[in-house]
Amino acid sequence: MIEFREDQPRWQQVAAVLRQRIGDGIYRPGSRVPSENDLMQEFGIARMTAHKVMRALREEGAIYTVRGMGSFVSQPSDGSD
Amino acid sequence: MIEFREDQPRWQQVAAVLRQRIGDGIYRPGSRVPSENDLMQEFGIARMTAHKVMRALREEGAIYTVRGMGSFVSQPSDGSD
DNA sequence: AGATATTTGTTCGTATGTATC
DNA sequence: GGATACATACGAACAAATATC
Repeated sequence: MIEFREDQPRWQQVAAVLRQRIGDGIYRPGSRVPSENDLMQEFGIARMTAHKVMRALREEGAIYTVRGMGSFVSQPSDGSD
Repeated sequence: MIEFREDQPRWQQVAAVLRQRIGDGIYRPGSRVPSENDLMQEFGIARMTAHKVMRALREEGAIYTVRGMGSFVSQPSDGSD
């Protein structure tokens, strides 16, 4: 369990952790990232907070989401077009 | 987007707008009124402010609320009993 | 076809903290 | 101190999509 700082919202801190894991390749392109339920368990946060985390990552293009399925790491765009 | 006056709280001004719409039949009895999230978007207010709006309308009997569903325009009472 | 479980989407209820007036 | 207003956070409930059995 991580210890949350008080100088930043929890949802931002969790988002930063997931962003790091994606960058490190722990979560690979196309593979599923933890569900909101998983995040609740791992970080001890409420579901709406987990939802906010995923929405942030989705809006910055790091993941995409399919209802009923989960969220997945986006394919990296290499800008070759 | 409406422009808020400074002589009255925002939640009262938004409540007045919704009250007007109900009176005008834009929101009809039994039909759903905008969610708190909708009000956040339309009026550019915080969720707690939107919640305060709905509570005011609920307390005056203009609407009723079901958790997880939303709020609905009350059925008019014609006093025929 | 139906039931069940999982997962995300959305809704309201509530509490706390901060800042401003 | 109180009212207003914002953001954050947790809780609870309903809904829809997906997959499996």
